[in-house]
Amino acid sequence: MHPLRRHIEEVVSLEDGEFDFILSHFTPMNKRKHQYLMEEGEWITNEYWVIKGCLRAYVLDELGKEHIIQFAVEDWWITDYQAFEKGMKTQIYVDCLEDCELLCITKDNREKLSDELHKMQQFWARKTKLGYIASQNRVLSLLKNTAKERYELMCGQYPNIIQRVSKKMIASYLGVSRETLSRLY
Amino acid sequence: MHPLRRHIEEVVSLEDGEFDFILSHFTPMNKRKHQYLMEEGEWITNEYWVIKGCLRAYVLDELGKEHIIQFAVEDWWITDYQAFEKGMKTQIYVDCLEDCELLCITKDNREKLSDELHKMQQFWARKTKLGYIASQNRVLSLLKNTAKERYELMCGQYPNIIQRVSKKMIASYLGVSRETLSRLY
DNA sequence: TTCTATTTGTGACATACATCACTCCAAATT
DNA sequence: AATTTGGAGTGATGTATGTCACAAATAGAA
Repeated sequence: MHPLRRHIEEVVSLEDGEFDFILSHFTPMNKRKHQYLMEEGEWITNEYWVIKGCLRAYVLDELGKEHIIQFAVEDWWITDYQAFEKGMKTQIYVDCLEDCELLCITKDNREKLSDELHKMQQFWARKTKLGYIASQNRVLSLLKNTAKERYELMCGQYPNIIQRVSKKMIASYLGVSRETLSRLY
Repeated sequence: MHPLRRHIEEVVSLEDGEFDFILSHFTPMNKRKHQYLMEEGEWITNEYWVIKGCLRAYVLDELGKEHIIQFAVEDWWITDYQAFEKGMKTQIYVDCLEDCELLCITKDNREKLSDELHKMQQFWARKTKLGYIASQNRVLSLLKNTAKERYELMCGQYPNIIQRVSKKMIASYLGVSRETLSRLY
């Protein structure tokens, strides 16, 4: 079964025809390590689903320091939702940490697909809810846990990401310096 | 116009009959300052909309320290979405910082209403997206800004909350000690 | 009004974490 | 194979912020 179909059917069940219809709204895309999907200042019109590979979304602050908002590995979605939703220029960068196979959907196609197939609206609504909950938990973790606790929670929650990306990236995601993370043990 | 109708019509437009139908799914409720809407360990089946007043959602950590997840004033929604969505016992407390007038909707009624009136599904989907975006921005602010910067951003973003709640609460929301917040200026 | 609890400010001190500088090592690039 | 780049560890030191203690001001309750 197509990995995207498997992924969607974790939320709503599909007929063969429905899935073909869904898939026709996406464009396959391959990117090499270090290539960018988006950069600060661009208009964002695409969302990506990861078939294979690993990416990160980050912002640069005034001092040029990177802060990682999100990683994305197999089965994850990635875009700048703020820019995507509000039709703004993006303030984030998304680049590949490994060679990537992606499925790309435009904002227009996403909206069309939502209207045409109610199940997809349900699917995306569910994804958004879960994303919101996860983000709230991350806020909470930043409020109440030490750097070491946050690292351990992340090891429990995303062991595959821990193994695949550099400590520098993990540190940036956890909101701690590379050196401090290195000294935790 | 009913304040809830005004609120919903910021996203989708409604007929009179539709709004009456929507409103029939809610129960009005009054609470006094210091009363709780939910406490850790309870099953959550309600979501609340604030007609008037001010509330907070917080967690207690192992040391008994409070960490404020969210404030809610007029026109805001509040519940434990994690518990609500996943059918879990809640890990949070929600209490009133002022006397409150609320509209309460049960999970069942919310789902029924979503099914019966597609516009409400759209409405809630939009709210969830915006909540997600706001939460991601809060994560980012915790990652890249100092306590003082976070305080100033909050003053710009939620001036009415700053004026209504104690510095202790603001500190707890910002992830900083009361004393540090007090020393910022 | 009187009493009590809450809020806020502030000094003294402790600590988690950041920053800078340097090194070593492995992986990628030429 | 030689060279460059990036990842990771670690010492020395600085700083933002936390913690504890106390006092003054304010608001609520009796």
